[in-house]
Amino acid sequence: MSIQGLFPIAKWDFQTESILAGLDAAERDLLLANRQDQVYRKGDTVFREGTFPSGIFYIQKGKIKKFKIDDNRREQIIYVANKGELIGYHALLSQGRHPDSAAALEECMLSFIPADDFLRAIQQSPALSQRLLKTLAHEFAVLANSLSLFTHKSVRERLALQLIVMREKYKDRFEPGMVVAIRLSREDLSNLVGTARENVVRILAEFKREGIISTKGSTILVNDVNKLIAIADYK
Amino acid sequence: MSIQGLFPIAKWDFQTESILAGLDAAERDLLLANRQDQVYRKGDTVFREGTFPSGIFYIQKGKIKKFKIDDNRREQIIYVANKGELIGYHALLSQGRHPDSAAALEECMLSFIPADDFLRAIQQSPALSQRLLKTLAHEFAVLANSLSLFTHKSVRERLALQLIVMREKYKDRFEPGMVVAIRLSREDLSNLVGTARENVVRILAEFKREGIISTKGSTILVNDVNKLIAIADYK
DNA sequence: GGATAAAACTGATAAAAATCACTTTTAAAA
DNA sequence: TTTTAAAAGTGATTTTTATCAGTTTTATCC
Repeated sequence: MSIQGLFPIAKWDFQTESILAGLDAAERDLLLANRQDQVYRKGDTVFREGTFPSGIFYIQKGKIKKFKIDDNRREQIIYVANKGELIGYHALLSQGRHPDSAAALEECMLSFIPADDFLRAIQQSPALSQRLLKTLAHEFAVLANSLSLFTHKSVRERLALQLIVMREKYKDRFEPGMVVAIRLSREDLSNLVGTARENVVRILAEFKREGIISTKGSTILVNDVNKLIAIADYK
Repeated sequence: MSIQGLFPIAKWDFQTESILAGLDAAERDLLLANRQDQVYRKGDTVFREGTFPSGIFYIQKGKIKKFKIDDNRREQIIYVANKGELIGYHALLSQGRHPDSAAALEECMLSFIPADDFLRAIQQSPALSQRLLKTLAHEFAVLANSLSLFTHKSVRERLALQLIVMREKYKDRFEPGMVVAIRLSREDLSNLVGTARENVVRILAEFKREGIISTKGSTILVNDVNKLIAIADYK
């Protein structure tokens, strides 16, 4: 999905489509037959990079960050998954370990789907494997895009861009021109932008002075998306 | 495949497996029935980001760079594909446009496979879609890893790392301790590392002084991979 | 083999980002 | 409600990277 439908190309295309949405009732039932619902509190780990998977997770409620931690214990957030998305399937598909870690950004409800059920569903449902192929190809486009952004955009531009993306993820109703509240720690935000926390704080202060955002406690309120778009899109 | 089998984890895992290698003869024939062989000279474009695909390409000979160009015409190389790999399938799978461009790094021989043949082969061969799912999941791991490297490693570290990766791609025989010749312009190398050409040149000069590499014309000869590994892996 | 255009290389300088050393504010617990 | 630990915020400084303005070397075409 493009942000506000204004930008048709991949640059602004950060949303992964829901895999389950494209399946019929029978296929969904096959996949979800033995699911186990689990509550995760803010900060709880879902799975850890380098471990072998025992199944996948369907996000019933909440937001999950997918991230990698380097040798100096610095975290890079790869993607923020939202309600309706599946996570943890890459490891099962590649027959290896989890390539990233996952943790709850807020209180979440996840359905655990055992590995056997998932793999059986792929075998028996061509629709599911088609859907997965489409999703994975799209994920490639999104990540390739991120890579290009990281090397060619400044921290200020990347922060503006991530605020636009997070605004989409944190709005649950659809009202044009609405002020969206982004509840994300400065630490998480800087790990998403790929810079030090201090830089994020400083640039947020600039955005505040420029009337683009305001804050209420540590929550960020986006007042003027168009200015963020202008900053992120600067050539 | 891990570099030299020494590093089992994703950090050193940059090689995409061959998709065709896992298929049986009948499945290969199905896919390659209407292929058209084409020669590409160094620098020739194979496909361009944002265009709709008419098929995919199998690399019979040579190396192809996959890259994105930003608004300021700066290029970021996402991946270097080698002999035996398929390229251009992401757009067909996601039913959209090419997420990146592709061009020949050296004289190449490519087999063009029409879209219909590829899509029909996926429909008819569960082995092919399994294989594709595995490859795409692995590509995700590789790209997620690159993203983390770009944000947390210095230019010097990234250059050392890419020289290790390119050394693997440019060696066609297997002799332990062999000096491998990397024929890659400084421009392409800097677009791979994600920095300015001048920085690459300067750091290459350092590596030369330290006896890690030598040059013959613009070709880079890697004399001491272990020192490169030590630099790239520095914590 | 010499002309010449392109690529490689070098040094100086400017700009951006990271790091350090704090103070202030916020939110959770007692 | 008060305490207090964690998170947010600020300023100064250092380090890294980008940019500019060239010279030298390499490779290709007559």
